[in-house]
Amino acid sequence: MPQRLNTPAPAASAADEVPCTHLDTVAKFFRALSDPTRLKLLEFILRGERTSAECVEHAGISQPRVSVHLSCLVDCGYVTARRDGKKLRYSVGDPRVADLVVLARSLAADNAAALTCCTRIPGN
Amino acid sequence: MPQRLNTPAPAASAADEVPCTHLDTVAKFFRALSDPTRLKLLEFILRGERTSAECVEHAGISQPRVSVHLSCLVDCGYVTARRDGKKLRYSVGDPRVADLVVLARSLAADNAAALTCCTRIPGN
DNA sequence: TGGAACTATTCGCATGTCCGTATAGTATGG
DNA sequence: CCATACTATACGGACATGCGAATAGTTCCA
Repeated sequence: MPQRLNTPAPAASAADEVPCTHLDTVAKFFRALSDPTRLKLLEFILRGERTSAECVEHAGISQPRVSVHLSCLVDCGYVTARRDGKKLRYSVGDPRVADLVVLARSLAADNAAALTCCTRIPGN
Repeated sequence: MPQRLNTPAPAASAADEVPCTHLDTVAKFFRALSDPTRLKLLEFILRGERTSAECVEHAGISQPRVSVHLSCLVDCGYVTARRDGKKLRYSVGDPRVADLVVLARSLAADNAAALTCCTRIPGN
């Protein structure tokens, strides 16, 4: 099982209705977007279905790194992968993902100055 | 200037209408929520205005660490601080913050199983 | 003004995270 | 089935990040 395709979550049936996910899970979810490379890839895929090769070219880093990042995005539920011939094509199925990014961009834009110039903050 | 209060962003007037914030800025914005401690603090403050002492007790870590985390959340625009006598009180002013957290929780809940059980993902 | 309460900074350390290179594993199509 | 194209894993190094403890700095009120 080299790549998690559209697997409907291994054993989530028992916890489907849980409204309050564990803190660490949500934090990990956010962590996926906290890296500029992954965010760049997600926004790229958000604008249309992409092959791995396109992602590699767009990200500007090595193929193995892109592979890891894409697997990460897939596992976190941001994107899905489907096989098309020899290639894998990545896309964003859930519209909430776009909402999340738009919302974050909106908030970040309003605090861009404070965000960019403050040291002592992670990711500086 | 020990603590950034409700300063309306140092020099953002020229870039207010920019719709597309730099990738690194948005990534840094997400990074603020990628740490379980900060996320815990934010959700705590989201449920009502809190003093630093309350945050320290709730987070269960040292006061200096909480101070840094709160400063981080303030700088990122998630929370605002106001002085009340000797204490600082933290609250969430922007309703979009709650929207963001709710949206993330919703998405994370739907992928909780994949998120929690996958190694090789940051924050594991 | 002075002292107490509150908040922020510095330091050293342990761990986490990203990268490229090299390599291994899979799926497809002939 | 085999060769090729594509994708994923392993490894080691460089840097980032979170922590506690100790300390410095502020703010308020007597």
